[in-house]
Amino acid sequence: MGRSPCCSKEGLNRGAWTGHEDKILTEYITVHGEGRWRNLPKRAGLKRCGKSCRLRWLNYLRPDIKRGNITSDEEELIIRLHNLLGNRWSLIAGRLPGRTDNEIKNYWNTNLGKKVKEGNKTSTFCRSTQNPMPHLPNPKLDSHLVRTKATKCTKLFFPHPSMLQLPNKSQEEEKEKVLADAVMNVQMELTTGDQEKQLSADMLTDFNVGDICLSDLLLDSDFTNICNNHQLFSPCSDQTSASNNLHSFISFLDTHHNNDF
DNA sequence: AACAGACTCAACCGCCTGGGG
DNA sequence: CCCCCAGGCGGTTGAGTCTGT
Repeated sequence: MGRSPCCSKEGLNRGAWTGHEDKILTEYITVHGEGRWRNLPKRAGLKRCGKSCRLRWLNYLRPDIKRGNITSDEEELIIRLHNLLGNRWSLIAGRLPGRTDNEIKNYWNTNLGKKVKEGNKTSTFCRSTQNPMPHLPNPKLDSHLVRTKATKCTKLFFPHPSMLQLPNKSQEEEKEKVLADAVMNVQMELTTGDQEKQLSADMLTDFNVGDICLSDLLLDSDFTNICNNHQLFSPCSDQTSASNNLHSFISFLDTHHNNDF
């Protein structure tokens, strides 16, 4: 019945790690490096399960772990990322250097979860005030479906610049429209080729980034070319303005599509 | 000072995924 | 394909600590 345990639990230590065990594990990994967790305890002389060793190292012993309280900046970032990614703690932790997924998960469960719940009641918490944009209806993304798994994407759709030259529209209105279209047309990992065919070739910008996650694309990629090629924001001459634009875009996603990514 | 309840967070559990054979 | 294994992940647990009475 059920899955067999990752290792024999007989004769193994459980519960809190002692300083001695920490020292053995740290020294072993310093010399031999991470990986091969299952065999590590035996080779290092630890009476622990391999998984336990891995967890202890990743969440506590790693030299780059940041100790201390979560700052307000980090807190805001966590909230925004959670808004975009849901309970994808490892992804969120990847954006917070020195923080672990376990730490962020605990912090969320004990602090932010409640805060956000309270905030939602008043509709003011975790909403960008710097980039207020009116809600644009979107049947595809306005559902209340909460994704619990990351969805990979290989393509992100932006309208061709020529589409921007519509008469009788202010620049701001147009910018909103373009942003809305961009969000609406994020092409989630397509399981059938049919949906993909619906897109006209000249309307599709393939970032050629492979199977990176939407979050990675939004947060990591060089946004400069995207901004300049697609006229979504003010022209970028450097990474700083591109970064500002990227944050605007994230704010936009955050504002319009709470929990839908 | 003593107790109970609330809170925190390290550790564990079991499932999922991807790679190799 | 299928199976196995290692590693990774999110949810849950429970011991220790804090706080209020």
